[in-house]
Amino acid sequence: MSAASLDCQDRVARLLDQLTRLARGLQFADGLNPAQWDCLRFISRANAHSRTPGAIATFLGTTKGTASQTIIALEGKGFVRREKDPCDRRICRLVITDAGKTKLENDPLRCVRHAAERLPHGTAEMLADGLEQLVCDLRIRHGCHEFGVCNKCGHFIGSGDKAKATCGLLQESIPQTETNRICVSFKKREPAVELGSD
Amino acid sequence: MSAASLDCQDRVARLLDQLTRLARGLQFADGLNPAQWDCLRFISRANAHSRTPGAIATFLGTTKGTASQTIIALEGKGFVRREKDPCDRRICRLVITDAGKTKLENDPLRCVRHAAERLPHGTAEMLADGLEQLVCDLRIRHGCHEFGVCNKCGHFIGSGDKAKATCGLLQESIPQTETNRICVSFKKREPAVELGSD
DNA sequence: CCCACTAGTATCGACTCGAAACTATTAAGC
DNA sequence: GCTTAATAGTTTCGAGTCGATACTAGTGGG
Repeated sequence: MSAASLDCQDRVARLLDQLTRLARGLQFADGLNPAQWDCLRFISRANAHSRTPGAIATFLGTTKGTASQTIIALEGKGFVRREKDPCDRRICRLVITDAGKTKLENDPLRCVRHAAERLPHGTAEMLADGLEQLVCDLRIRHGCHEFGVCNKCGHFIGSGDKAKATCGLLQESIPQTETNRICVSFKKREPAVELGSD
Repeated sequence: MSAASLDCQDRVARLLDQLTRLARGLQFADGLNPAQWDCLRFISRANAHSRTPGAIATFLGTTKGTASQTIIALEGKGFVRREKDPCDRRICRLVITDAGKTKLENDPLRCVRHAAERLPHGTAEMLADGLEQLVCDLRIRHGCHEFGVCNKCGHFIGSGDKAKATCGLLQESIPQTETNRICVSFKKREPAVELGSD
């Protein structure tokens, strides 16, 4: 409410503005552009169900047409490969090539992580908490979907046997290598309620 | 160093990634795109010396050609006007029109500020401090210039009489309305040193 | 078998992006 | 004063984003 506190909220907004510009600038690197880096990065972190053009469009907040174009560009540069799904031939699975994996090792956004590592002890925690609140607030107010990994998802059915995880939505078992990957169908897990009033 | 602390640095990086995407998405609004909003926003905050195509390119980290194109788009939409400098006819001064001012009142990034205002007491301060360190680190490592306002600039020569501020670089007096505006020629003010060893 | 639905692609026009070539205009050297 | 260099902007190019719209192909229900 005070002038000083108003000032600091302004600082947050302007620093984020700077950071956004900085991060964007960094991503015009190595022959790719920000959209292509975003796409490549997502494919590398997504579960099998989400490594498709449609899922990429949903995650990146764009349209299927745009996503398709970006994929074509990445394919042309040899960083991504298309594979038809044998079960449902409408679906196109995206696979990162070896060249793509090598490329990702030089992800220009890696330096943001390194900068976070150089922050003093405790600062990174506070920063992460503050950012989380900010992101959460913005997401709610702008109706943006939240994405998360399988093993924290409301559809995840885990058993004592770690090797036998299942997705309640797709009715499919989830390989252990996939449980820690991002899914476009992520649903926030409800806190266990005993007395629900529908 | 621990796994937990590694996790939180990862959180910072990913939250910033999300925030960047969110902010970018918000800026495809109202008939403008992110580059155009950035440009309009900068012109409204820059001092007279910096309201030129070249300065915009420097500040936004792009080329003069690209900045020129963005200005043409804004001019076509009636938010910006060009004026030839009478002293140096190479220079083109940019002026925001009334329509441009109205437009800026609905700046989509305003909501980031509002989100910051809704943070609990103290969180915004910590967030701003953490972000500042991060931005500073990234700027140094990537050779990006820092921009600031006249009255905090190393070239600023203020006197007891507030109305008589001067810019040591341009050898020009600075009107009072301009002292709080961004300048592309900003130079970090050296802490007063008495015994300098050159 | 038809029809609705879904996944993805193709095409359009407006625009960004960097790079490079270009036009004015000013300043500096002789 | 005249040439030359530097500066401020613009133009043009090709690749690519972006949303919108129309399209193809495969799936599944009635």
